[in-house]
Amino acid sequence: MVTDLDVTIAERLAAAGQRYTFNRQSLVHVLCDAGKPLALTEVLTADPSLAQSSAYRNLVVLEEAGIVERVTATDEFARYELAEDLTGHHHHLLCSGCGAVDDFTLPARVEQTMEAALKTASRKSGFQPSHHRLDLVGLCTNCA
Amino acid sequence: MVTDLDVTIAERLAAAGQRYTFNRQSLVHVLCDAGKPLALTEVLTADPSLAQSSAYRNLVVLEEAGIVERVTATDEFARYELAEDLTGHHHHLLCSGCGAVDDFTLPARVEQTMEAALKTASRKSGFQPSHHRLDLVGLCTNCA
DNA sequence: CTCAGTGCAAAGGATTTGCATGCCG
DNA sequence: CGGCATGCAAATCCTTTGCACTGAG
Repeated sequence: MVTDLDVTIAERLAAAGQRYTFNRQSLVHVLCDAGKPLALTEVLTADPSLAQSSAYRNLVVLEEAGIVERVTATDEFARYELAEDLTGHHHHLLCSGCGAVDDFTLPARVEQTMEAALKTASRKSGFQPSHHRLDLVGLCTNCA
Repeated sequence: MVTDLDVTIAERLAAAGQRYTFNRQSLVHVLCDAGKPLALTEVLTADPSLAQSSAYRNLVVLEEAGIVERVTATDEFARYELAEDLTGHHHHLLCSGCGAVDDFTLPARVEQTMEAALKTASRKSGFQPSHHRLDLVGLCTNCA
């Protein structure tokens, strides 16, 4: 199935001089269906027809085209999800028990307060902020 | 030199059934002097008498005793710093250029607003929060 | 026909572990 | 003395890369 999302992504890849191949579509669909960041093993389990090395390579391409983002959790695995400008700004629940990651959002008002405070705080140190990363660490329902 | 910090740490290790050996003291002092999270290679550079494998092992011991925390940045290296209850609650500036990490703090009022919002947001999903992790991603003065 | 994409297998690199030795309690 | 700590070297495991092959344009 080809959705609006696929069209947007195809355009973005084209702009980066890349094609939206079948494997890349598979990756995007797996990530889209998951609705949360997935480790590579989870991606491969969701679609066993994908080859490990090609999946890694394509995720790099998709990341460089601004379509997926690599997220770092509490364990050693890199995880991938669709970029925020495709899914909306959100945050992560990190389970310190099993390493699982899930998404959640905050009220816009809180985001604004935080943004303002962050800007003020970073200005002092000469740091040039591009975005923030707010995660909640704890135990998921399985591990609690 | 033995400080109040060392005494606190010695007690905490003893409570965990561990000794505060010379190597562990070296690790703590390196992390304390740095004032920001260090990758293992940086630790070893700061004190070349430390052996790599022992440093890793001791960092695990110190982490389990609640004395150091493992920090995950934008690159692939694990970084270590003294636990927040020894140094105070703070956040991290993550440089997306070179991977460097530095500390910064936010006004207490902002922290409270955020804490409240996070508690509300996580309650919905049955997630059991223990603490939050707020990082600012951008470019450090060297990479800008 | 050309060149990017693919998949297998091998390499790379941070971290972990096995094992013999040394040292504290 | 007994057992944990140490450090060297080898093993692990996620990730990346080399290379030959396939398929799209």
